[in-house]
Amino acid sequence: MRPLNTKSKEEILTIAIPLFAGSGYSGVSMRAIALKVGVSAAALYHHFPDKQTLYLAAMAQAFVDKADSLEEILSSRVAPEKRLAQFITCLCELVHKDNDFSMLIQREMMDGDESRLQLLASEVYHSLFQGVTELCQELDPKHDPYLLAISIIGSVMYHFQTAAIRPYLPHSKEQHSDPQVVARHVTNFVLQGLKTG
Amino acid sequence: MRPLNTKSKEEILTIAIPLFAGSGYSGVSMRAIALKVGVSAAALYHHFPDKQTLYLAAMAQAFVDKADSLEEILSSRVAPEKRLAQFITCLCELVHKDNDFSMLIQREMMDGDESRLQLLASEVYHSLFQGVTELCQELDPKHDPYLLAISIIGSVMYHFQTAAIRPYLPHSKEQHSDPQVVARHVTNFVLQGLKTG
DNA sequence: AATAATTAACTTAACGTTCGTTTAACGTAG
DNA sequence: CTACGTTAAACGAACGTTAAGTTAATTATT
Repeated sequence: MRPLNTKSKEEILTIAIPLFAGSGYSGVSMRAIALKVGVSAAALYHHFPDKQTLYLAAMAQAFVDKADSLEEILSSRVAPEKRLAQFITCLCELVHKDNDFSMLIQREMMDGDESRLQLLASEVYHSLFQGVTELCQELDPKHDPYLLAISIIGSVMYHFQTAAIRPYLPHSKEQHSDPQVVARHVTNFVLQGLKTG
Repeated sequence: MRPLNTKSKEEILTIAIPLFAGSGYSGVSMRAIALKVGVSAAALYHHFPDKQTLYLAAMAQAFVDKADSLEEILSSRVAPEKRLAQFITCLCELVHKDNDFSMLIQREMMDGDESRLQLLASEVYHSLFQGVTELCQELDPKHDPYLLAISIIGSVMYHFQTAAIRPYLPHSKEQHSDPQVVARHVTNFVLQGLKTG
């Protein structure tokens, strides 16, 4: 059925994902993808009708199932404080391990049109966000759950968004790139704020 | 001295900035810039030797003096809690008003090479970050000042980074795009955390 | 079981377009 | 006249994409 040298759609997308994550849609040419895959550029058109379709398929594959471990934590029945700590730790490890994932999310939020934002929302954010807002309401019903959820997620994500510029900032140390160190700090920060217990 | 149709370097950069902010370096062609400016593409090469130089000049102009109002607040002598509230409010208004600014920062942190990250750090982050870390140490010396500063800035920035996807998220309301609403929430969040003091 | 037809996955070559950039010529202000 | 800011035109390279032909595996036919 399939010759040994044949590349499947999934293989192509798996190779395209880090390329798009690193250079964005217009920064990656069909020829560049083909080169990495090890086929001619024309071969890509056997699997995808055009570049946009290939890109959208790559996004769909990059996003699918990524938030599963987070949702599992959010739907567990442990105490809210502990659930929050587990969520933050898991999110830290996810974005630290899979840098492409967070880069793609960032690029999509900047460049995505309406339909692409809807894909991102339904595939990544929606169920995750639902869980976080529910957790927020358990933790402190006085806060606006939307605003609180964004603040919490943002205070995690920004540590990894700024990773590239960290070497040039004052007070930065090597340990600040350790997801466990970040997780411990953010958990503490979110739960206690600056109120010195 | 200067013919009426002549465009100065600054005028070109002022027009190029929102283009680069919206589509990134590889998403904006010299011809697209020239069209918006109202000159031929060749004319741009009278002012800048190549696209990269034009881009770097645009970044330098986009970043210069942006953080001034923030630094002013950070170096004032009001009480730390009040200074934090003013800083957060000012940052919210800055990134809300000048969307190009935060988009460019985001893109530079993702795409910038070493020298561009250094420009970003020295022109935008460094003095600002120094002020925030000092404020953090006044507020709560027990926290790591670097981690705390990133968490605070991130919990502000993420509200505006996620603005495009907000309509597709649960619990979102129109008021969540109001920088004053965000500022009030984040200030409260940072100072009190989730301890329902 | 051997052979013919079909199909999927690929190739090379080329299409027209757009890219960054260069060149040469032109007008205008000092 | 000179210097500056511009223009139209063109350069080669790279872009997304298409067309036609090749190979190898599957299916159908005898």
